[in-house]
Amino acid sequence: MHRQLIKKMAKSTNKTEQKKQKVEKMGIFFERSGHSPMAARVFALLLLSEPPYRDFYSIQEFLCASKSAVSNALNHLMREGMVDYITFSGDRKRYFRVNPKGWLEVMQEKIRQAATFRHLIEDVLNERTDTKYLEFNEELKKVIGFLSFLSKEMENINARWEAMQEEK
Amino acid sequence: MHRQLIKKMAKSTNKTEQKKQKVEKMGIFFERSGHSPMAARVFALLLLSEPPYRDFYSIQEFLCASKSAVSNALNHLMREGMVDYITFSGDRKRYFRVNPKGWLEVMQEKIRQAATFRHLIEDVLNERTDTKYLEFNEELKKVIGFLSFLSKEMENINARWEAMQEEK
DNA sequence: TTTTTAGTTCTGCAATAGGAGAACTAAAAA
DNA sequence: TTTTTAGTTCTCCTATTGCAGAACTAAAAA
Repeated sequence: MHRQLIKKMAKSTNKTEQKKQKVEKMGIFFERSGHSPMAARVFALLLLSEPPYRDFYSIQEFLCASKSAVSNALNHLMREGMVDYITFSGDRKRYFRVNPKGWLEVMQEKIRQAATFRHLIEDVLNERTDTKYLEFNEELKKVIGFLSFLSKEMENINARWEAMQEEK
Repeated sequence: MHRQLIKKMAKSTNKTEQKKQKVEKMGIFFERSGHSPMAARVFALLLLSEPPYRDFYSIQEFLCASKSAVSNALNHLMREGMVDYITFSGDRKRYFRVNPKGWLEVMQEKIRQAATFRHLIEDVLNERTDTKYLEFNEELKKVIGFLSFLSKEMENINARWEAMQEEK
């Protein structure tokens, strides 16, 4: 397997080699948001591709990966909404690409998700009604307060953003 | 090992048993934010404890876990800032507790972290200057725009929140 | 109808993460 | 000084995750 890699590397042009390094580096960045190494690399590759879409085999070849790994990675990214695909008439292939809007929504959703800790803390407070340690409860209430605020802000953040763009 | 568990469960009172179930349920919730099962359970337990702090052995016993697992979980949570401990004079034990302020900061930091995708996308755009697919670049610029906005909002969100609390 | 294409799904292995238990350490107590 | 306490660190094992390769499938092409 190492030898295979060497072999393929030898075939790569210098330019592709540079791109591979960028993909790997950027891939590691995406891994930190919880994606598998392969999903992270696929996403990075699509971001850096010209044209900004690629067919299945081209992804597989570029990343020196198995079909199953690529298939699972793409399906994972599509389920999340970060990737989708386009087709061309007379061509049965799918051309996968980053869906920037979907990606943004995924990020927004994660922030909204954070705000749902509020409900968990509310449950905690319900369990702590008889406490002798009121200060702890008060601190938790502050956290709830902040998360409610965040929640409200996130609700209309798109509206506010668009408003700000127009007044510019 | 299963038998051990049964044995300990038999010893538990009905009330503790209920609490254990709550801790497990809440623990699974915390696992979703990337913590190990044990760290997630420790955090949940501390949230539900009366008093809201516990010594090492009490945590270990409640969770039927090994010392190493508890030690690693606590240190992990303390490094993140979600947990700290207090001490009492004439008592060498540490009493571990949730640090609500630290927890809030961790959540805020995660949101700020999301906004740093902006820099990554800027790098992508620098690689894509010669593209024939300007629309894709434009969409990426929109994502950057939003993340910059988010970034700015997060910078002063604490100030805004406090302001809002006072005017109430 | 048979063959090819564009993937998907299944099976099994390899890497990684998480936790148990024991050995260890530093400070306090006896 | 020796012993106990309150954890930490190390070694090993187990569970989970991620991926390769092969078998499979559905639709298109020949």
